[in-house]
Amino acid sequence: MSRPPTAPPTLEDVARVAGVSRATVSRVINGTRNVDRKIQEVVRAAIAKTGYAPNRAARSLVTKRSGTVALVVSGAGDPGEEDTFAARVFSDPFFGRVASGVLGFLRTRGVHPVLMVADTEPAREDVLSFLRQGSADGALLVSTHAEDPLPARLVQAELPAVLFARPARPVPISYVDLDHQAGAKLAADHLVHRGRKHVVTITGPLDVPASQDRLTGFRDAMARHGFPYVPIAEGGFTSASGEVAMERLLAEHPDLDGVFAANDLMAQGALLVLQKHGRRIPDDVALVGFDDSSPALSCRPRLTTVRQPVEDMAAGMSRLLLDHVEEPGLRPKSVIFEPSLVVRDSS
Amino acid sequence: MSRPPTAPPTLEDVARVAGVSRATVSRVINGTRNVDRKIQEVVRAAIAKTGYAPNRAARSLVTKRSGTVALVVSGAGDPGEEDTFAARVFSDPFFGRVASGVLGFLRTRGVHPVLMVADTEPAREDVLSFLRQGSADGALLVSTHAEDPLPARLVQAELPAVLFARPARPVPISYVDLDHQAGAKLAADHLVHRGRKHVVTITGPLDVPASQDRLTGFRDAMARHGFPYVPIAEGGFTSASGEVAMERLLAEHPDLDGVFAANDLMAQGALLVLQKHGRRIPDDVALVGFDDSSPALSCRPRLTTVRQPVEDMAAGMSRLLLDHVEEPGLRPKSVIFEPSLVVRDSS
DNA sequence: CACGGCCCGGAGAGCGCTCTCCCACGCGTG
DNA sequence: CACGCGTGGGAGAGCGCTCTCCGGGCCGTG
Repeated sequence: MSRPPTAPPTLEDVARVAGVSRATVSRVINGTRNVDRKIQEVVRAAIAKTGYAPNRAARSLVTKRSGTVALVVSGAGDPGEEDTFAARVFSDPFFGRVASGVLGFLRTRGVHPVLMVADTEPAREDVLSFLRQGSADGALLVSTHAEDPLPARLVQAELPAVLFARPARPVPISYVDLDHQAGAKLAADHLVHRGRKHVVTITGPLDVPASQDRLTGFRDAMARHGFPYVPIAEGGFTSASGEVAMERLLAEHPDLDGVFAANDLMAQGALLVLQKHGRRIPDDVALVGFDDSSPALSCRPRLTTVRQPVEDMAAGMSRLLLDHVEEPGLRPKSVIFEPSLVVRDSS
Repeated sequence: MSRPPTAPPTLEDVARVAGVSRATVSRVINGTRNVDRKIQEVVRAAIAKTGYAPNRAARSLVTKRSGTVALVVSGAGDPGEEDTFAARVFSDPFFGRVASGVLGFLRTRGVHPVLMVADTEPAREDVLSFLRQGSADGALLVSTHAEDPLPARLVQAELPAVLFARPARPVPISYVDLDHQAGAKLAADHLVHRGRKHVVTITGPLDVPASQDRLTGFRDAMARHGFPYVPIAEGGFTSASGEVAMERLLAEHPDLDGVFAANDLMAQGALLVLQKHGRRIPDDVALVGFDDSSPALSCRPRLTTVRQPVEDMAAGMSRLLLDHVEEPGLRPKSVIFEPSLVVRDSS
């Protein structure tokens, strides 16, 4: 009567319809305690009749849980170009796989991810205050550059957070990662096995741990095969940077017959350059990428590549975060995933 | 004293430190009413000193606003393959551009998007109850298939929602869209202008309005140029479907010299097939795509394509939604964006 | 038959905010 | 000097939940 008919039903309304107390309805909904069979049914009927949906704000106010986590993509915004960073990262199929893995796991736990970008200082502040406000219970952080200050600040604020990939500088924080060295070894073994004698590699940005690991893993494996020297060119994980790197390597080492690119996007760029120079793939030059992302399939020939189980890793990251949310004192953990080689047509 | 030191500071704490009432602190934070200069400063100092961050749950409980919206990707989950849909859509660069545009606009308004996938009935229920619970103030809906029941249900539940693209069956709901016919006309004019006489087109799924519009726009424009008949093959907006379609068209019309593909992914597939058959692009066959997404640039030759201002459209969609959130009674509106032709090397 | 324990429902406090209402004060006006 | 009015701060209700505490009924045991 005092409540306008447009207002959504509350627990109180359901209780009145069911003829029980608010507490009982709450217990039925949350399964907190035993409730008599019959009363349960009456309550459920009342819920259905009223079309009741529990108010999340009210619930989190008392439980101190929001049921959401922040999915943060952090990186350096090119100063002056406002939205470039977000555009770049979201169109990277790699991020899509992360999102998909995160969502796949969280949905089984009734938790929802809030998308955030932390490319500028205000944006980082926004992430921090979002968490401090209790709008999200924790953060999943996908960082794209080495000097990201966010992990340290999250730790300092004692906010639950998990990283995708080991931080560049040591921070006591949980993360999931790939055994990059093992992945690079897979690529090296494969190229040698294919009889390649003049192998080069295009690395990722060398301030990123993953790039370093892939490089050292590759070099070590090649050395073990009797190739102590592997020419390198540093790229930036983009297709264009792969092209530049390939051009340079080709100029300096015209007799190369094998290329390991530290991701598929760069491999794709390298492929274009090699073909432009008349090299046949895989006959003249064998090419191996890394990630097994969609460019690997849309290339011709399709790319042999080191598969990173990104979806599984993202799911693992999510699980780790929820553990931390549930048990605040938990020590940082890391989970390392194993790569595998997907042999296609480029090698 | 009764409050453990780990608990975050509340308005009450700030008020005590500042020596004013809770109401005054609230007024300073929200700028609701005039507050004496000096008191404002005292309050701000107290906020800084305590490290106070307003609790969102408490605030939304009374304001009935969550400050978040749902960014929903809806489509048909292939039954049996649980996570395939999410994986597919998130690795589509198109979605990345949408996300980027949405985020770019929302961040200026202090609103955060929650990522949701509605590919199954339980998932759709989840979206609906998420909104009914007040966890999000409205929904941004990117629908990938024609028979999506979600728009109608959102309207029925009187929940604020805006679609990306006109719904397949008429529903009184706001949306942003592209003038697809104009875009297709751009492509047709261009191909004719390049002197092509035997032009074919690869369409998108024909139950989707966008595909229909691109097809009719293309046909109309070609007819106006004196080509009443344009052979077509229906694709599914994927690279692989573009390959299949191109193979068929090539078999049926070996003399074709121009192709309009209804998106870049299919154009990319078509390109591969054309090259496999020894056709030179653009000399033998001119190829035009649609979207101007990243595949358009990673192809060789790079694709001439109809540019869709996806980021702007996504921003417009977000603005429309916030309008609806602020003014519940608002009538559905639509905003149509203009495409442009980006001429590159494939035509 | 008395009593302790268990099971299950109700009452009510309180989570951290916003916002309405009230009141004190200072000023201008008749 | 009485009064009205505007300005700005305080008190307190209440948003919709959860959860602790209490109490009544029913059992088993000595």
